[in-house]
Amino acid sequence: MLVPTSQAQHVSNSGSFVVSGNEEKPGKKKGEKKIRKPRFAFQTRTQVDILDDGYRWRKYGQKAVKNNKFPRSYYRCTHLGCNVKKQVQRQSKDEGVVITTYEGVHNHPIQKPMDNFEQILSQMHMYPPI
DNA sequence: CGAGTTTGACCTGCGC
DNA sequence: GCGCAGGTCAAACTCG
Repeated sequence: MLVPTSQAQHVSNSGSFVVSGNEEKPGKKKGEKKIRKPRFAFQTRTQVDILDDGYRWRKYGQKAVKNNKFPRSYYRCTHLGCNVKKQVQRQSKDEGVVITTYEGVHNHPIQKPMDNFEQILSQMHMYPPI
């Protein structure tokens, strides 16, 4: 999906998207002067956890999390040079609610025409505490 | 044939 | 110093 700048704010029930500073890999070099990776999460109401937002994702891991019965899936953008990461976690309380956390920004256009993407975008709203 | 998914093992950081 | 937890990688397999 695109950067939640214009479109995300267009959502009516959207709260305020949170951009948390995120360091690179721990153990790597010290924090450089570069801008930290923007990290934002939003909650989506869907039955399927596979939210195709237009980008191509490659799953690279799956780990169980505490506080949640369901495992969390780790995805990564397959585009060359695009190091965007994404995590999908399901709510243990509500199976129909999934929390998707994006990390980084895409530097390439969407490879897929927005079918019902707007529909999904309308349903998604930012998730402050993360 | 290629891309993507799967699962287990491995690595690092942190707490005690 | 050791153990635990979270996160990531990599080989093999499956599907289109």
